[in-house]
Amino acid sequence: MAVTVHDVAREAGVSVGTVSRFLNGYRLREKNRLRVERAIKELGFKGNIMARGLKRRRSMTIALVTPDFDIFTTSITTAIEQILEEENYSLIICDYQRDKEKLKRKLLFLQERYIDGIILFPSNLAMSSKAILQKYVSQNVPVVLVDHLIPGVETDAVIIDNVNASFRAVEELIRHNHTKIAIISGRKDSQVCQERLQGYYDAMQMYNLPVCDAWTAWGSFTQTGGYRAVKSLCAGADPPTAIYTTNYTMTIGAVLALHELHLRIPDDMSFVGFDRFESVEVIEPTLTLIEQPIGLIAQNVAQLILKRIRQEYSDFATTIKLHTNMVIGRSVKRL
Amino acid sequence: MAVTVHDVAREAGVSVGTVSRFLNGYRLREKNRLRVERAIKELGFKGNIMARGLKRRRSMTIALVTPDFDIFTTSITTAIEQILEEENYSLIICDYQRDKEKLKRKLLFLQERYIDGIILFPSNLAMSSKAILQKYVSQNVPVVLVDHLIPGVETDAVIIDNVNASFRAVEELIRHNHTKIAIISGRKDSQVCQERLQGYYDAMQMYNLPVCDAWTAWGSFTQTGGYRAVKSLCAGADPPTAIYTTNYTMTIGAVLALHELHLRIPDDMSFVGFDRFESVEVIEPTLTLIEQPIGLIAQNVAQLILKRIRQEYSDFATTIKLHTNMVIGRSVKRL
DNA sequence: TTGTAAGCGTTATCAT
DNA sequence: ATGATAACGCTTACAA
Repeated sequence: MAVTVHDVAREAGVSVGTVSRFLNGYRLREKNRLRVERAIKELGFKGNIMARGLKRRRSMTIALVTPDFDIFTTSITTAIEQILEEENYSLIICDYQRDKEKLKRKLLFLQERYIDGIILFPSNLAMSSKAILQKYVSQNVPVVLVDHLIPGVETDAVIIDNVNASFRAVEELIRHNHTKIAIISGRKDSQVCQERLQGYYDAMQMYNLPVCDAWTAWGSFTQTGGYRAVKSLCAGADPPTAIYTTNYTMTIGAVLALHELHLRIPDDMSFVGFDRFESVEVIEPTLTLIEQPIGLIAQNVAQLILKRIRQEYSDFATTIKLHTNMVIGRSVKRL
Repeated sequence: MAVTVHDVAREAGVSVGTVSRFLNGYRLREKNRLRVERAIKELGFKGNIMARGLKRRRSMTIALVTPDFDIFTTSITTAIEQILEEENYSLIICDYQRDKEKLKRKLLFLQERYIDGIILFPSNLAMSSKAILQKYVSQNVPVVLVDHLIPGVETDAVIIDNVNASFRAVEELIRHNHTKIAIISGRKDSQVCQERLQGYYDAMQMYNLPVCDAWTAWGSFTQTGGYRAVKSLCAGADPPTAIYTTNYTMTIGAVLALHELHLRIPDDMSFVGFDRFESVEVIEPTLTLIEQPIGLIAQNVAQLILKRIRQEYSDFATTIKLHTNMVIGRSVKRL
């Protein structure tokens, strides 16, 4: 069987209380400290997290709930995992596969697991899980939302300034004298999309440019979607001179489509992309794009939830809105 | 505070033992069963997984340890998570970021968490963690390896018939009269790569075709790597007429590079890719490719580890080798 | 500073 | 089939 505090106590010639106090960072008499340390090493004592959790009401486990594991959510997830591991927390993952019911089921499932906190990528589907989320909050289980808010749920969140990001992307095109600018948006029902679209509208309006319905394409955030959107944009009667895509996979899809159409970036089509992952670097010419601060998002999420768990915060819900970078490449041509 | 078995017992007018037995599927007298069921529902009893785990020595948690979360490992991971959730298991993730030391650290970290089982994508870096893995096995913590074996570690594994997969891919090209066939391999130190390379050699030899060193390129399994490999292959003195890439990201990178070089598939270059994820479908013409059975891998891994945890198996380690599919597209030209 | 002992919420043993 | 009770391994008053 596994080594327990009792074994350590016996070996070190002290009581279990002393061992436990040592483990929890209290000061022992020098002599005892050394004996306990030696006994722990000698016996290979590991501790039993379940016994500990039972007593302290802490499972040292945080759940991350997401509609999918695409490159964006996955990057954030792994970055969070690295940080949490340093603090001795484990990360349980739950993919609700963009399914409202599954989300609800997963959140209920987690209730039985005495999770110390929940990190949730809500997408637009979380509305119907408001009740259970509020239950978590009222039971003092911290919930941190990522990338997306849930109207009416007062809890911490880390989001991106999407409107501003889009505004700058489009402004960059406008500054290069583009007027016929198309946007490839994601899903109509997504808040993030609406915001990115809003930034586009804002920029167009600010510069008194007409917005043509035909220049708003929907790519459902997928590579295929981005690909198809470009094909249909370019097949239109009055094709745009510039395309702005609003997430990573659509960016790749769009580039593939432009390649196939033998439209060169930026000579035949100017282009601003979204998200900067390793894979985008390969594209020639280097793309001008909006870069989301993945590392910062992860850091803020991790810190926020750890602080909440450790009750180092006021009761007020905090929303952290992070700014994006614009990376200038060679994909925008001056007209 | 949370509702306990004691509360339920009191409410139902039975003893805690009866409640516990009910929870564990033993038969009660009809009348008691109904009362317990009613009390559970009424009080909203959830159970405390830590107390249960402490007593039963089961955490209902499985760890998945992987060198990265690329689309391949992520797809398998999420598929496994779906299956495990149905059996009430949670999945803890550990990304060791292709770092030998981190792998060791993570495995040690997990020791303190009373994980019920470990799913490990070993890559070539797990050799140095042999000792700790063997410790897990000897402590009856099931370990299931995925995609890759570890010489000298006797434990269950689910792998792919890589040699055969490559053989068929290359044979497909040979049957279309290609003789100058290049392979874009991953990392020299990877077992999976060696096997995929072996299949290529086998096919070339079987058909008495010369293997030219210049036609073996290394793309380190990345998109950038695949991209660069194509560029250098095509810049050579005697460029190949066909390229076979050995994983997904390199496939995408290679296609991008071919696009840039204005080499058309299959007219200017025949092409066989690897892995079939949503995103590949967008490429025109549809690629002939090797498809790994992601769902099957996940199912086998999940079943294997659950059976081990439930001790429904003999003591012999099982290695399940799965076959790939070849999906025929329009990317191979008959010469 | 340390030892003792009472829990934490279960399950499992042993009577009944 | 059920009830009483002793674990499981830890933390934490409370005393000393």
